[in-house]
Amino acid sequence: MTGINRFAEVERLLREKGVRFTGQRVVIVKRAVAYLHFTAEELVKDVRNADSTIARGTVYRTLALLLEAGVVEKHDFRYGPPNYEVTFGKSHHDHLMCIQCGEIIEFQEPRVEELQDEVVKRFGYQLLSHTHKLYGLCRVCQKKSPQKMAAQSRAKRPHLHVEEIVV
Amino acid sequence: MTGINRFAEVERLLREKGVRFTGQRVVIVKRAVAYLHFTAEELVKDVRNADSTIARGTVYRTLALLLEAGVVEKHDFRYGPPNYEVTFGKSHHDHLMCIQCGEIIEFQEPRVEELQDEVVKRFGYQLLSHTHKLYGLCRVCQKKSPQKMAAQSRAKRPHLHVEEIVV
DNA sequence: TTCGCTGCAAAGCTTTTGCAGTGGT
DNA sequence: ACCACTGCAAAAGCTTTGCAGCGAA
Repeated sequence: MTGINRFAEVERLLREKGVRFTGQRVVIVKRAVAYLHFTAEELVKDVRNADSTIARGTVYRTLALLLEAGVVEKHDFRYGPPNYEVTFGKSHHDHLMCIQCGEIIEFQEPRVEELQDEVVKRFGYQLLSHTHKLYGLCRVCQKKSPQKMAAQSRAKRPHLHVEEIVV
Repeated sequence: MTGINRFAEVERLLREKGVRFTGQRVVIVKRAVAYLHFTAEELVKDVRNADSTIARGTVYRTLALLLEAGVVEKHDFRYGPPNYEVTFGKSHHDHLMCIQCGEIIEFQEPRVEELQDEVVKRFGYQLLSHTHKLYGLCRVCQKKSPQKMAAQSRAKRPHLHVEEIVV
């Protein structure tokens, strides 16, 4: 699904919910759907870069709205602040992250889901949701020397994963 | 493993690392190993309850030390602040959490671990660690009425899971 | 016209840190 | 006697919120 189509569908979904589609929300949602994964502050920066009059609080409030509407999901990867992902229109998947370069890969493994069901049954639970995150080194980062890796791990957060920017 | 034994072993491990074993650290480690799962602020409160002269910063610094030494692990459950667990001397396990009462169950499922290995191989990754968290309702909370659940979910954090308090 | 939404700015919550002094080894 | 560690308190980082005014429907 492209960023443009996704925006249109999210807009429709929100309007159906009776949410007002303000100018600020147009900008915020458009920027959000352009990313695969982003943090709240990254979105704030990006949005304010597009329109500096939009307040930080508005971005956070819109993010909460999208979360509530099931358009985005919040992920706590082990490194750095929480990550958001536009999951609307995407099928379920879990994540594999390179702890060096920050690359995030989405994977599906139905056999794990089956085993989960078995586990919760074992304890009499009713399963509502789950997270399954694998951390490791991607092909490229495995080849880096330990020194280089130490230097890089001291550096700031991994790069973003942008699909396309549509504003 | 009892809290007492665990404390002794953690002390030995830290001394081997050349870390100074101050009076504050004795208190902090003893309180920490008495818990199954705890948040940083819960530990602060508990520690300062035992000795009100110990500063908040010292607790956080000791927690970082224990994390570094591999004595505790940090878990980001989806609800509330990060959770710490003393995993030293315990075999690997993942977690199942009741989102109503906060009960945390540790489970092991080797077949999932096997599938993980398969997944990372698929993408050419080297697996370093993982988290697998299941969220749902425990037997007790499944029986509660939706109204009751709504009321409870508005309330504060789940209760703690204390094994024993040894100070 | 209504009232949901926004900007602003302050506060809240958790965690980190600089510094001068203390205490383990 | 060293210097790692501590208390204190301020700051930092992220997120939320109260309020008065604005603007989408």
